[in-house]
Amino acid sequence: MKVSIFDVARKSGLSVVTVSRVLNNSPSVREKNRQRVLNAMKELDYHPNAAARSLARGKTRIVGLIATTLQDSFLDEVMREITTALESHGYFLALSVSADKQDKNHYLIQEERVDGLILLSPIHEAEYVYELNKRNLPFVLVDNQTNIPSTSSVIVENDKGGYDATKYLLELGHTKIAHIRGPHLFRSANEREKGFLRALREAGLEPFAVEQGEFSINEGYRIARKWLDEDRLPTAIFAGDDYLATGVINALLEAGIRVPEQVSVIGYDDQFLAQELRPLLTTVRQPAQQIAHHTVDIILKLIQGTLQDSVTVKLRPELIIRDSTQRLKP
Amino acid sequence: MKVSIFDVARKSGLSVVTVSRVLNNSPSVREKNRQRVLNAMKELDYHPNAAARSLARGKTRIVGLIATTLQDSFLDEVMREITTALESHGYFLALSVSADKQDKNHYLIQEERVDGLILLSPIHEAEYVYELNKRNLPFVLVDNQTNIPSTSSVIVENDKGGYDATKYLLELGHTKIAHIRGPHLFRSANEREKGFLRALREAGLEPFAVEQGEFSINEGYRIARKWLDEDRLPTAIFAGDDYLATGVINALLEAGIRVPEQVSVIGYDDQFLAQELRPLLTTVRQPAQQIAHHTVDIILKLIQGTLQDSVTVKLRPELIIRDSTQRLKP
DNA sequence: TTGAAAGCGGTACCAA
DNA sequence: TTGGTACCGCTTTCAA
Repeated sequence: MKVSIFDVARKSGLSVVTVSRVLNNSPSVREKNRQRVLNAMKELDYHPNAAARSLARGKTRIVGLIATTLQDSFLDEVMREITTALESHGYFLALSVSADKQDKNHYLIQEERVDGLILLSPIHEAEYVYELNKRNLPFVLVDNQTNIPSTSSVIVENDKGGYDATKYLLELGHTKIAHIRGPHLFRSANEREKGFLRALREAGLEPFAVEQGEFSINEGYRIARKWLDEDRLPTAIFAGDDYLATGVINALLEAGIRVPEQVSVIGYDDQFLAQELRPLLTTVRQPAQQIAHHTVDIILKLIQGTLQDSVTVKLRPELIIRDSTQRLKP
Repeated sequence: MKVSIFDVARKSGLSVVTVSRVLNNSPSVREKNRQRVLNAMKELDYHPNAAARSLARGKTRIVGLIATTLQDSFLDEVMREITTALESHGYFLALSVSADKQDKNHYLIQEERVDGLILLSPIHEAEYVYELNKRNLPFVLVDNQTNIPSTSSVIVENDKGGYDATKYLLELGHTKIAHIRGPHLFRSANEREKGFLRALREAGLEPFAVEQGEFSINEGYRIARKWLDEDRLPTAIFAGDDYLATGVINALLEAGIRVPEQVSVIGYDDQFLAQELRPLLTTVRQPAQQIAHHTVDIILKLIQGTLQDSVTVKLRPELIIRDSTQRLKP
């Protein structure tokens, strides 16, 4: 039933070593013999055994990716790009979407199942970092919360995103601008707020308000509702992410306030919702492709030992202007 | 650097066989020796090598799950439940979210990396089925499109969902009810429509309209916009999924039509949006937990050879009543 | 209850 | 360019 490299060797009249060479595209195989082997493989419907290869090589050629969710267009896109990039280098992605299990005993880490690990938007990365260093397992943090010394990471300049978004609202003539920031737990939330404040400061303005809430539609709704109840609205709102922005708009429209005519709203992340719900959302987009590209580059170098020091790549977000913002009417 | 089972054997003064037994919880190890081994493992920070175990056992203890997307609360939930259920049986989930690559050469299938495979909401499952049968690899289809003979699957009674949703609208007094169905490619779309039509027929009514569109907010928006432009609205709409429903509501509200006061809308799937965007959406929920439970049950039995014939499990959806529907005002 | 030895299916070093 | 052979780390007989 099972066909191994020995069967191929016998069938082709060559040795297992030669078959192995063909398998690994070694150049030192006479073309004629290569064909003989290839034919034998086809006839026998031979498929190499991953476990055996891993054991013999001491490498799995698998890179793990741990995320807490993929219910997020941004993370989903990053993940897909990473998958593609890795495959083009002969590696595979072992994806793990484990809820909150910030498990130091994650199965990908255990039992040497992967050659390296990517932590995508981790929450408590410090706990992992300790274990990974101890295990001597190469890893890269992507969109992480904390700066950890001598650890490679790929991040996006969130303060720039916050700054650009706010700057844009200012250019539209707004002066009563509010911000809804995400939880303090997230570096991104802190940095976006920082960018927001900086832009206002440069314009000599005070924020209309800075509220805080989880990254969710419900929270955005709640906060906008609060403003509505107080009968005290800004003319523009920079929301910490698209879900908050969506909740805000939902509450405003429900209350009969027109967006963007009466209030402009900017989100962050360019989730799929931003391009589907009306009014289409002005937002800040993170460069998923570039993130994936740099991440794979780093992890492979780390695995191959080509990279000595740790690297941190910072990428810039991009403002995407759609229909939820407009010039302030005098 | 690397510590193997031999090191543990030496350190504990016992043989590798005994260490292996401890590793596999074999009962035939004197408790005292078990402790000796356990201590040695701890002191050496020993971790068994997955590749070696797989090779020796001829099994990987890994089950693969192939999905085309997890950007869907329903699929996401199913995936998480499956992960948990498998782990409780000592198996791990290898997750692959590969876009459209309906790859018969999927890396999980190649090289005997998994003991079994779960295809979650596959589109062109037939192509996989052939290859998997040929490879003699156990697999289960979940929420699949096509009935394939002697193939195990877990599905939800979509016609019942469509029937229940429509029945509910009828009970609310509606008679001008429209349906927006998903693409013909999806069995779920066809079945939901069937349920819709059956309920109407029983009530002696004709559908107000049946439109078709992709499962997306934009399509729902487009179709509702069309009705608005024709100035011809139903009093109730059963949308093929929550995204379509969201698009419909978005268009109606934008046009100043109140939901549910003027038009009732029902969705399908109970996506996270259904519980966040106002009006909160009345929808039909699929039993993710049960799906996961049965799926894992089947795949494990298949792997263990306990299951002879193929099984098909059919589960029932549940109507969730929220704020987007209301009794027709006379 | 314990252990010696033979694989599991490949890769890699060294000779030829 | 080719092949013999010794592993890779663990499990599984089979005896003791």
